[in-house]
Amino acid sequence: MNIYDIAKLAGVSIATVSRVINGKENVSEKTRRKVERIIEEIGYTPNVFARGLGLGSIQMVGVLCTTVSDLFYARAVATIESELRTLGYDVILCCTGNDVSEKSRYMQLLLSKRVDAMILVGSIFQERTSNEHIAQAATQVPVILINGSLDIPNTYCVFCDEEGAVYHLVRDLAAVNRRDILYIENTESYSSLTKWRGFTRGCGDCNISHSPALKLQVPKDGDAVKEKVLELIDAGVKFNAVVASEDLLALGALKALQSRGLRVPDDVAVIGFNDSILCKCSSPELSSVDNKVDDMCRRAVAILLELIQGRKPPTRTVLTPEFKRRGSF
Amino acid sequence: MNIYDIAKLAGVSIATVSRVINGKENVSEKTRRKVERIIEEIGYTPNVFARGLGLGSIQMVGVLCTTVSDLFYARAVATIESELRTLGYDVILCCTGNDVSEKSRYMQLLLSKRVDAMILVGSIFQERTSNEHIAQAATQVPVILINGSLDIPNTYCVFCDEEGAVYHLVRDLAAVNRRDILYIENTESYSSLTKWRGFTRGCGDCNISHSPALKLQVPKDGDAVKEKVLELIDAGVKFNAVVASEDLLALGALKALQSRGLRVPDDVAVIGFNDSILCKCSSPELSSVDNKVDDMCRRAVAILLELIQGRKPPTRTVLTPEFKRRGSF
DNA sequence: GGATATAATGTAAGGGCTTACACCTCTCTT
DNA sequence: AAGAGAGGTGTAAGCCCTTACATTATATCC
Repeated sequence: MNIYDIAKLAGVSIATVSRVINGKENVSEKTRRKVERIIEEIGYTPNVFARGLGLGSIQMVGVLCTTVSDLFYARAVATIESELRTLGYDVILCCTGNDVSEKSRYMQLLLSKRVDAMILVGSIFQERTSNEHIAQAATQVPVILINGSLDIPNTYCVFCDEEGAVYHLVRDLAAVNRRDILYIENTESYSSLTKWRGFTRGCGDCNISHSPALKLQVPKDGDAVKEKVLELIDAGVKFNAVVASEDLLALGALKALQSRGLRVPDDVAVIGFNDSILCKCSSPELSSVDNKVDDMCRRAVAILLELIQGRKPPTRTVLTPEFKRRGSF
Repeated sequence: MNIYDIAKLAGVSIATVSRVINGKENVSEKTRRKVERIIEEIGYTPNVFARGLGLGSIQMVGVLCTTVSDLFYARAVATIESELRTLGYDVILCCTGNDVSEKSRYMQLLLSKRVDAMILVGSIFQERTSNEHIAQAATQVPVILINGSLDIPNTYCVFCDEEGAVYHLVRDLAAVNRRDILYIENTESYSSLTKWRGFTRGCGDCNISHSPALKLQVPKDGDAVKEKVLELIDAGVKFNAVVASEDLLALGALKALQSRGLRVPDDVAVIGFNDSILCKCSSPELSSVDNKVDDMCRRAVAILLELIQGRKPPTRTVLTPEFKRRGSF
């Protein structure tokens, strides 16, 4: 069942049918209705391939992230999907996992599917070795990176000033004399770098000489963190604040502290990152830095829209994170 | 840059280039290598549309769910994506939200994109009013429903015996004299029905006359649940166990209990559903029913594979859930 | 009423691939 | 040495649309 069949049944030419389908001008009301009725009756759906061939676009955007089973990415993908949907775009989801080498393969795949754009979510994409693949992809379609920064032509990035957020966190902690800060970061996340930079800068400005013993690098696993923090406590390492690069890690630390009878926030303040739903699961609830996932995603899609409309959106968009004060600090 | 360009550069015909691209027989090793080198050099990617036009398939599967920002769906989508990826399929993600009427629109959309199959995640899809749309879609491509059951031709479903799980939960609780069970369910979830059936059956078999006051229907929101449970406690309603249709709800109840000085599990046992990462966030950690998301998804994709290979997989696959005992019961 | 502007419709040329079929070039057989 | 068979390659039709351009119908004006 193709456009010729419809044309024949309606007694018009395929051009007219095509016009009706695409809501173009220059079709009489009468003809339009007739064609529409027949399409409805037959249950005809235009073939995307033929359409794509003609138009060169299939109204799809590739969204890459490491995994949607992570809260942060899940929320990002959800927002992106819904925003793109309103623009009439479908989302092709690509979860690359942590394997850097896979990324280029996925991008190639998306390119071959002729997506209209690619949205990369997560700092993993700013990691060096994949830059050339991104650059190559960017020559063909717009590439937008969320939560990371990149300096490649035809590439746009939207991120949040995490460095500043952590910097201020340190200052705020120091201001109330919490100067022994345990810093916990996720070994698998490249965005930890930015945060760490903010941390050391904060320490510098506050004359805190941060001991290497107070930097913990762990995989993203609540139990693993708990273990490590317990070890630390039991080894007699003292600290009165914890800053973690992700809520899950902060939560692990919180549990470790509580299981050793330390009070949060009285004895130790605990601060997480991402302002995820996990924050509300503990008691006290977890204070966390809201890095504005939804805003970032909306901005990203807005940029996409501007590009589609042929305008020139800014290459970098920096958002300001917001500290969400709850019970743990 | 198309197949003709490659053909010209390689000094062969387009048919040969096509053969090389598709790994067909009857190409001399020498020619193959030459063409491959040129493709590599140029960075040529075949146009999917043209290809799809010829083949009728684009190696994509539509995945529908309400939202990936929900832990359960996120995990499901993650697993489906990765499984499909290994089969060489891309995932088009469609998040319908809770709006039932939207579902048919999305399915139509997917159909028009010529997906090779559709995977529906969540019991919302077994809701009556959309049955006809599913039936219509199923005439064109295989439809697989995860975590729900459906009786429509060309439709396959994979779900978990939630009714049985809740039934056994009630029996287990009754066996240790926890007979005053607060049942909390999500108003937005259709799968609550199945669970409730298990619950009442369990009550019946254990001679528990369950008071309507002990059934709470709430939206999916930890704070809202907490409020409701607090009201209940403050109103003097007594119970020594809580069964919730989702972990998040159980967690809300747990917090309410603890904030009123009730001990978990000593005074009140709390049991959640889905065995999500939330279970490990509270203390005590939340006991929960693992409804085997990953297994369901893997099965679903396996069914898809069988269908592709022209075999006849079973129409219904029922998995057995597993109670994950932690600190709250 | 006839010229002219405008709206409605049709024709045909792509767009880039797959593949059936035709063709050519060997090698091997007898 | 001629014929058969196989392997390698090319030609061209077909997949189903979109759209520039050509054509025809209708409306408008003096």
